[in-house]
Amino acid sequence: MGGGPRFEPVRAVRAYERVVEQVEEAIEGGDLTPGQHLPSERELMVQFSVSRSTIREALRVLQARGLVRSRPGDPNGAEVLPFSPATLHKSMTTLARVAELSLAELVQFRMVLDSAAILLAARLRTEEQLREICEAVEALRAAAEEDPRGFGAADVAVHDAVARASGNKLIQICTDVVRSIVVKLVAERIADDPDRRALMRRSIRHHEEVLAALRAGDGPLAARLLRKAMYDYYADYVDESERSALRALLE
Amino acid sequence: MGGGPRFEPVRAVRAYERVVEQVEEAIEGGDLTPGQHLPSERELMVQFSVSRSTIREALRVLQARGLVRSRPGDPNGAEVLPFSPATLHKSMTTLARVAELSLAELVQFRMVLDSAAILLAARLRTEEQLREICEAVEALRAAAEEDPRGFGAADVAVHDAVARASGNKLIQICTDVVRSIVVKLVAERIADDPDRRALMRRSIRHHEEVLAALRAGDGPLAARLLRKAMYDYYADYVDESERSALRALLE
DNA sequence: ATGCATTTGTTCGTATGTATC
DNA sequence: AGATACATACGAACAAATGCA
Repeated sequence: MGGGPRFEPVRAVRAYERVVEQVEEAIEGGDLTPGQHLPSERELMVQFSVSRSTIREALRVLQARGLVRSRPGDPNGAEVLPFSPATLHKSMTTLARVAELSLAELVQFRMVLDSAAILLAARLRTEEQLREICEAVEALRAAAEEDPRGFGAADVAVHDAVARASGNKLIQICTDVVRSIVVKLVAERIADDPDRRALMRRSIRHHEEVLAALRAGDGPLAARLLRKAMYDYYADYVDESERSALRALLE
Repeated sequence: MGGGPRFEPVRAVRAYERVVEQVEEAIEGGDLTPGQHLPSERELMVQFSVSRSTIREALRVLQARGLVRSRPGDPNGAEVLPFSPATLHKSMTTLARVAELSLAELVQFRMVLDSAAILLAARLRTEEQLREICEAVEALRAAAEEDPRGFGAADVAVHDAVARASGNKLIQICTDVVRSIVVKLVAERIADDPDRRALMRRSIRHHEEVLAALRAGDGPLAARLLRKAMYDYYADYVDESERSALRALLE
């Protein structure tokens, strides 16, 4: 074994990828901030000394990753976008389809993340955040009586307020992404439920119980109640064989 | 307000996007399964009646989403890939950078997901899975004594075995993604630690305690021990101001 | 409000290196 | 080893869209 230089295997890297890498580094490194614009495609092909097709392929990839957006005719060039969980949402949605995630797995994930959020909220919330949550629950109650169509949106608002109060952006984003996937999956079935008003009433009661525990500062209780509420809400739509996995979180 | 037709706002949709959509539907709908190949670019430009560049931009987007891969000269055309969490990993990594996720938030997320995984594993594991976990812990112990460089990989193997035993693919994937991000963030700092062997010994002890609780079927205890262990492992690398958020999970 | 110059979206043609039969 | 078909990359061109004077 000679002590010569250790060569690493090289992979052929496409021209457009090197363009993507450089732009990506500039954005993640803060040299390009949201709202700023990249040079025009023709300018970029000079700077990178590649053809326009290569530049365009690179821009498509950057766009698919949610980092930039280009509009036809814009003399300013592609715009650097502020972060949005859109690509995370997209990849998790395809994950749900392609990896064949069951509804049970998604609901279970929600039970884990949302109960963690409320546990943290119970312990770390500010007064301001508590007020926001209370108002959201109040709006939920109003929606149930006056505007049943807005019930879903009001419910989202409650959970989002709780997630924000958890103080963890990653939890907030992931709860949001998974919730929207779950909601989409069961939307029709819930809309078809003949006893929708009863479902809403029970949901309101559950929210109020959880809120009471949250105000009392009893995080574990709030988390347990939330998991139970979520189980009751979704159990009917989950295959019997998978319900036991959900019940494993109810202790 | 006339009751006329409700028009929806239209957005100009690019040609390459329509190509992407159709291919995406074919894959998610199961018409194209992993291992199969798309027609060649020249064939695709006939089928979609668009130019070569448009096809190529569409393929770049599909590649960025991890759905296909194309190699130069491949007579079979682009290959449809089996699902991999690579794109989820990518988007979460950029999320961590661009959304400025702190190490504390990432570690907190791990504490939530990994403790949920072990709670579920304690209740739903099969004998086979328990054996795999035990073997992984055994390998960890061996690595600590014989091959310290392999300690990290052995640790990953333990956590992955637990995540698999949870029975939830989404939990498994997300723990994997977030773990690799966290590990990358603290890798240098841990490698520089003068007392690495002591860290490993403590880690081993923690793993054994958690494993004991797991064998005893005490999920909540195992979860609590795991959170504590993870806190002890990472607390030093987290800003003092954010440690309280982590402690909120220790009850 | 109207052109005008510039940019993107898209097309077509061509050259080159590569993988498979 | 050669032929064939392929992906990669380049360059020129036109239409539609945009921003600005």
